[in-house]
Amino acid sequence: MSNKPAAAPAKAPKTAISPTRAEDYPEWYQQVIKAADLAENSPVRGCMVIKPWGYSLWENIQRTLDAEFKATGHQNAYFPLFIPKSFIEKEAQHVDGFAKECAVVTHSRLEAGPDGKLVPAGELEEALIVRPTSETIIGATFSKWVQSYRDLPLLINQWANVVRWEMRTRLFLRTAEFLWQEGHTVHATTEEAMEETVKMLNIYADFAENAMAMPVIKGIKTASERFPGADETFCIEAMMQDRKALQAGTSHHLGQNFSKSCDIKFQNEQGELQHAYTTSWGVSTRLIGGMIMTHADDDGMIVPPKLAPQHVVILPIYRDDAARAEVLAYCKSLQKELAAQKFDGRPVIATIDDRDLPGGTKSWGWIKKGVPLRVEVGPKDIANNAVFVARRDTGEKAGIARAEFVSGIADRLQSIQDNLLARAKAFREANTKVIDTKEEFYAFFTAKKENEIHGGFAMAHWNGSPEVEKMLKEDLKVTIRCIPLDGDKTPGICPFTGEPSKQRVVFAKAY
RNA sequence: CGGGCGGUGGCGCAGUCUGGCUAGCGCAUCUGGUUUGGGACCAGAGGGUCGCAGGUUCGAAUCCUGUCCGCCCGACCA
Repeated sequence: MSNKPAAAPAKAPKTAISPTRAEDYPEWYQQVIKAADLAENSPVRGCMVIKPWGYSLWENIQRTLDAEFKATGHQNAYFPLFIPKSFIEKEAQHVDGFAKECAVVTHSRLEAGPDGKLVPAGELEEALIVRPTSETIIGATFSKWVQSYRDLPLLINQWANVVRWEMRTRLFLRTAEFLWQEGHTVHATTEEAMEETVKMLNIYADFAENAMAMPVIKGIKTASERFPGADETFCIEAMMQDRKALQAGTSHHLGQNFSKSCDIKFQNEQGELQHAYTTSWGVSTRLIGGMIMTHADDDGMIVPPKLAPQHVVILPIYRDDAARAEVLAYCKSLQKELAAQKFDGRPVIATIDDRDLPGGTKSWGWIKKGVPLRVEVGPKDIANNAVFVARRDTGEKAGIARAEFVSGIADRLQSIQDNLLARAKAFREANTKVIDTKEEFYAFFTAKKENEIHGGFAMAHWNGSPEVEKMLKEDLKVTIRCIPLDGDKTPGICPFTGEPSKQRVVFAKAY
């Protein structure tokens, strides 16, 4: 027996996910992942198993972004998982940033010990680091690829896994091993490198808003939040439903830091040898965590249609074998008609769930997984040449003429996509506050009750000093998420010091 | 990495303090039947050696030591 109140109804609880977001947000997040069958913990500390439903979300993220990368002239390549320790040591700030969380390979084989257990043997001359990011190994390779200004720009991306030995992990948001893409480019001038950095930031922002329906703020990181080894770090920041910020993607202008440490030089048109300018940019499986925390509700996941592994699930309803044959035939022809329609450039994917399970069980299963549309088809619908459609995002249910449903499927999916974005935007606006005094700022970020969801994005002035950042982090666990690129750039007064401020910046608690 | 809590069939838990009958319960699973338009009902069945290793004991899920994994807090998090 649990200690929880036994008031739970004998049948279904009010919400498919327990606890609800309001009751216990972190626990809700984990329950959604479990209920939607997205991922689970593995026997390896901090590492997750991404299950088919979760992995197909990643595949759709990959497919969409990869097309964008190719369309902007990038090519995919693949570099080693292992990085010689000496490579990491080359860039001083880079070492500082990553040394503490590197997994290190020191031996090359296992031998049976006296007790029969395997022990590492064959110590390596030089230890290998499992890549936490690939600037150094790719930089070493680029130094050979780049000789002349004619070799530039060099625009490469790799889809890979990386390992960062984090002390505390959470499925999708921070795992020891995660999947990502890392773009690495080389340019002749700092201006070109900056143009690339911003271009990729914009691709990420567009992707977040258009495909994920997750509104983001584009901005620049302060020096203290910058990527180790970067001259400038750009980011997109999204607000989760607990009002905390999630850094959803980064794009770095690396200046000549890595070209110098990795010796990436080229001869310019004047015949002079000079160091190139590099960039790097990435997004990871963390985006799936962002998708969950942006859209999911107390009944489980809600998948934005553009990234949905399937758009529609068709649920046949029948009592006997005779009806079964008729209903299934109707479902199959409906599925075929839907497949002939296109949404976002892809054929509409509808599956038929003909498992021998009670209707409610099946329905709830798909609700928890977050399929955008559920369609119930029974003898009554067939008689009316109709379908009974339920929207996951709004919960709306209605009988619709079959032809109308089929021909309007793209519009209907787009309407869900639009609604999710609008809803997320409205939530962010409702929890973003312009703040001009220290008192109000501290009140904003202080919970009135324990575990209460509070705070949000505070748009406040800042004198530019790391001391203020440090104070707010220590006092409130609040950090500057970014100096926004768009919006209000009016100078003002820093509420913490009374000193001048160039513009308002985004303060929030962060993941 | 420090502090706290936890690990018992697929999932959620009871049992552990006060060692001792064949380790229970709910859900899920399987079979048969009745059902079926939002998480069905009845009957029956299968499945665990209690995270792992060692120790104490006539006897260990229960006590001790170590260790692994998870959750929360802290530090850390490009």
